[in-house]
Amino acid sequence: MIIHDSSLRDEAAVIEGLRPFLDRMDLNAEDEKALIRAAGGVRAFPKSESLVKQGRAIQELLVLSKGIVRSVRTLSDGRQQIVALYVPGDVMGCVPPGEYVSWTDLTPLTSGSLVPLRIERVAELTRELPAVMAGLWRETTRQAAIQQEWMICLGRQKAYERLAHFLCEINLRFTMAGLATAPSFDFPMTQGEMADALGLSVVHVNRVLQILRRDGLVVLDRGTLLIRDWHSLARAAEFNSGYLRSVTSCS
Amino acid sequence: MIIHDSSLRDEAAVIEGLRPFLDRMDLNAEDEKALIRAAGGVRAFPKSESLVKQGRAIQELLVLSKGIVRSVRTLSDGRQQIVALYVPGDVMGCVPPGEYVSWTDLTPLTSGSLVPLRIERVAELTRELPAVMAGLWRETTRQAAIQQEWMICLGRQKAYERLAHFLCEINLRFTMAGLATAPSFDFPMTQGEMADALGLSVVHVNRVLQILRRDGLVVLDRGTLLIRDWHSLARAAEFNSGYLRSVTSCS
DNA sequence: CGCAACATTGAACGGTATCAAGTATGGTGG
DNA sequence: CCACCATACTTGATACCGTTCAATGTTGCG
Repeated sequence: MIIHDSSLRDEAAVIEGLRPFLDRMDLNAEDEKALIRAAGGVRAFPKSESLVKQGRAIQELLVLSKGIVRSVRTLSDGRQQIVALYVPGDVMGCVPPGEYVSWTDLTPLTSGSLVPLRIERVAELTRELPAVMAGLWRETTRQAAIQQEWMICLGRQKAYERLAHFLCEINLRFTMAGLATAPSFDFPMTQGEMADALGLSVVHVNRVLQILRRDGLVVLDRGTLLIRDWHSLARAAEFNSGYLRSVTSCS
Repeated sequence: MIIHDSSLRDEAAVIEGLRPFLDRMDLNAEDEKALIRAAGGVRAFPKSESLVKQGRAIQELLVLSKGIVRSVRTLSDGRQQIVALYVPGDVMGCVPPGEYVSWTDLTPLTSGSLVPLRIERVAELTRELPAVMAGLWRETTRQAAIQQEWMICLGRQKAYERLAHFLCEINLRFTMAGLATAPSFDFPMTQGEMADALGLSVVHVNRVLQILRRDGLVVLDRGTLLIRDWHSLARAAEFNSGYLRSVTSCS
């Protein structure tokens, strides 16, 4: 009885944890159930410990269900570059089943929880259910599109534009993930972490943030981000949200 | 008779054009044939005209069979960032069938040829042949891994390291594509184009190339690249080739 | 309360950009 | 075959964006 109860609870938690991810996958009820069965429970993680280490083989697909996680590469002299930010619903490092090694660390920005999908189970599913494979492939593509936008940002935009762009993207992605419902919302990233995402120094991030505030575009204060003038922000960043729309949600 | 002959020649050309791509896809003979049937012939292109324009919907998957192509984003004030380089065997902008818009231009660095796969035919194939979808998904992943490496380069490496890293990657990818068989090989990129890939100015690329030469690492002269000291080059770039290995070729 | 992490500020430095020539190089038409 | 032109490469001078170093202020938390 107790076992039965607990497994029921577990199932419900898994479904709840996977919800934003499943919505994005756009599956029929049956495929969705199969995917849920592949889940290995809900795993909570603290802010302090890294989920995957640079150089490790990937054994499972990690679906983020709560919290915010970064994917970061550390160079030999300590320089760091954040190459991705994950919000609930994202698959952290979405790759096809096979022999993969992660070339980045996966470290939380906040505590949270995730739902692991064992790679062998995913392999079965993708072999048998085309819709599941298609969904995961789209997810890979979505993240690649975001990366591409970051590349342009890092390569050719100035600090001011970069920060503006970054905050635009954060605002939209947080909104889509249900983390931001008003122009003002919780944003748990330090200036140092932003610096590592934007390829800037902490000091400069601080200064540019002040200029953005002085210009009346955004206010970032003690973990709360307030978008004062979305339009100007997007213009400054030359931000076009198209790349964030997934295939399914467009059309 | 003539029609028959010409269609035969065509088929052979398509197969030849797709060869490096097919090898990477790792399919059985039957799936391979199906994929070949989805091809819409071989299309030659000159150096001058862009293959896909920024903002255009994607109607076909373009498999590069000869030449070198860049994927580039142009900002409103003319700044450009190259976000990808394609060599023969690469699918240029590998996305799952669906409503996609390209956010970059696809422009050749050299004349060449490609084999288009109509998106509806690809949709059928991927629905019916899991191995085809898996192969394409892996291709997307491969390119995303390369992009990620470029991001780190752009965000946290100095000009010297960036160029070193870029040349390392070029050397390996050209070798894998059969474009480089010796330490010295044809490299048809101007310093201006490299600048756009690396997020630097032409002038600075020029200077850093001279320093690389003075240090005895590489010589780039009139379209010929000579790797003099691979080991030092890779060390300077903190280059780890792992990200270029596809799943299948590793193991 | 006191510590640790984060944010802010100033000064000086440095890597890269920009501007402005000038020099190959290669292709083209006469 | 040469004059010409366009493109790419090279070089120097100068300016600026962003870094680094160093110090101080602030906040939250055990």
